[in-house]
Amino acid sequence: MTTIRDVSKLAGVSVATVSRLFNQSGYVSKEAEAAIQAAVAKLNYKPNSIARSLAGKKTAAVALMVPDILNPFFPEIARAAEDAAASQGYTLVLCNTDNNPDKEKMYIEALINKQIDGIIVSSYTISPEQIITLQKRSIPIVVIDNSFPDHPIVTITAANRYGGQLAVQHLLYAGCGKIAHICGPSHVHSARERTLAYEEMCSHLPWFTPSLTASGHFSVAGGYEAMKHIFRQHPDVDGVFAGNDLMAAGALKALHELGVSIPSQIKLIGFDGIRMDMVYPELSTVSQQIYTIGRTAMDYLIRQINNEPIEKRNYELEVELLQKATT
Amino acid sequence: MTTIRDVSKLAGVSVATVSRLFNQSGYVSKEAEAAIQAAVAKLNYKPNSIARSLAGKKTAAVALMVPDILNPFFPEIARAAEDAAASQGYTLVLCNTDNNPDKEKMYIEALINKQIDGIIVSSYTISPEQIITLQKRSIPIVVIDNSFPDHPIVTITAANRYGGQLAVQHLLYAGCGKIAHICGPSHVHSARERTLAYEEMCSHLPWFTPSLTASGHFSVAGGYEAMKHIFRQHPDVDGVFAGNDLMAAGALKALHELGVSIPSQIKLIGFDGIRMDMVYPELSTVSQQIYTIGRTAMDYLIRQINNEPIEKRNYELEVELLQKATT
DNA sequence: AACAAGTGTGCTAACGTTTTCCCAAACGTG
DNA sequence: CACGTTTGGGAAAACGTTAGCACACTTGTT
Repeated sequence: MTTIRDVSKLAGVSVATVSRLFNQSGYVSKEAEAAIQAAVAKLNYKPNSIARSLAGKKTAAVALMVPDILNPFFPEIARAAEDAAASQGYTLVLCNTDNNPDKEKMYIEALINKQIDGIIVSSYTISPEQIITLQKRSIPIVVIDNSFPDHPIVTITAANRYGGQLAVQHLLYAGCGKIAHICGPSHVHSARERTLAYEEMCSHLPWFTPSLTASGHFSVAGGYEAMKHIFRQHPDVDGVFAGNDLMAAGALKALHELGVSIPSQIKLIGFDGIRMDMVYPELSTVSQQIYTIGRTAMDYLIRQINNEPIEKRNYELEVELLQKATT
Repeated sequence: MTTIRDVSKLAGVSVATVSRLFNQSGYVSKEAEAAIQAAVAKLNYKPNSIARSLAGKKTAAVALMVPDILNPFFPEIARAAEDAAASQGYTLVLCNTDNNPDKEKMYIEALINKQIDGIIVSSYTISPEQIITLQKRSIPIVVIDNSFPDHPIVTITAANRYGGQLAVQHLLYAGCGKIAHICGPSHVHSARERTLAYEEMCSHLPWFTPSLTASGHFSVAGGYEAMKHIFRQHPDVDGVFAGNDLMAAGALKALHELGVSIPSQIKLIGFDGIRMDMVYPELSTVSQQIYTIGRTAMDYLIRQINNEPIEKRNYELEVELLQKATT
């Protein structure tokens, strides 16, 4: 391995000068620069990042903590985060927490003593206090898909409330006269918001009743069960708003099995806009530009790392109604 | 930050002794151990992994290079790899290459000078020579979903050939009399193997003709187009073997649109066994236990890192016919 | 009694950078 | 010309570990 010392010798300057050149810090004369460049090229020198991390304090590595990369929402986040990270010379460490607080703590400990430069967290179990503690240890954090309005924490979310309204409105405009809702886990911020939107829009309507809502746990199987459950009690529903696309796909499957024709008898809309081109008919959904969330999160994380000022705390990204074949 | 020196002072021993205790190397007396443990507990000391990496030569980090984490095959690999890595104290770095050789090289350079301990590679563009070069730089590699029988490279693949035979056989047993094939990219090893299996099994049958095969590029959209293309020329096909599940899903969508009833008129089978519970009817497939591939790859990678002997070079994992609703 | 092997510990030189401090020209400027 | 100031660059101390070497003390064996 060729070191900075080799370069300095060959170039006839001190290691300090070489270091200054690489870090654009301090003065380096044209001649010295040329000599160093030549030596670097000749020796194919690459600064060792481990040593650099030890001496400086930056590892050029950031982490992405997600509950489970198998949930199709997260690969898209990961892809975006990795693209953004790589483009700025950062390396992305992936952590699956399964929403298990113990695992989360383990990972956080491990990341801290690897001196990670920053963390993007998606977690439904982590507390704002935990995050603040981390920030006090001066490690930048960005939270996605969750919101802590009362704490000094940078969060990136979609306009879940507004999106929910959009979805329900779309069903109403399409002429639905009895709309069911398959909701996500109530401890999940985004799920809660979407459900609140549904209730806001529908609770005053004559047909509204709590049994039109069932929980689908944000999963295909859950959506499937919830749909069957709802249909058993309300065979006359003609619209369904699912809190995410996975549940919508599950519901679609259930409706297929029940022999319900879509969208003529029942209209169905999901939420998220995950890549689901494999289902037929294609799902209408409220798309939240997942990629943008991931990229934005990484951008703000790196800004924090660089001590650049950040204007706001809670970034809410736009959502968009995507009408496909199920409405 | 509390360092090993603080501990050594508090415990009244030298830093060497503390280091030895933490690394289980060399001798440490019971008394010294107790004193150190106490000091560690009191100071909440955690060894700094950066310094450790610089002094030792291990970073306890491994990388997973995949073409695109958005392809549902890879999150499952990533999940498995990360689980296995975490369980052994390793951290997982994720790299998306888009099968772009330049990106691959960039990442490899970056990983090398971060002194990554090992790399799991899934790439259809990387050459065995490149890998050998890396190994010569003494960085352990495991290749998944690709095979280099003539080179000293550890590879993990599924029994693609056998699986293809299984799929075709299944269709034949089910009474299919004219079987089409949607193939993947010919430069992809696993795709090629599956196609060869189809040809092996069918080329001698009376109905066989090259136009029964169309390329679907391993994507949903590709499978969709290929299916339509094939059906236009051969409305009398009654069986379709798709080279992966994504293409099978695309084909299913096309057949839906064409008004073909499944499985009565046409039977359809995919390959991979990715989580696709959202499609209806559920796809029959040849499952390759993706999670196991990922876990196995990480296991062998870590074995190489630890200089443990490895028996073979090319590990071929079993596949399994999963009959669902499309056959 | 002598010697080898095993046990326990400390010193200190790496590991490859960055960064602080200091020194020396060269360069305006009044 | 005496002076601050800018420009350029070297020496060496961090950064927090690991590991090789040296030394000392026990044991056990002949």
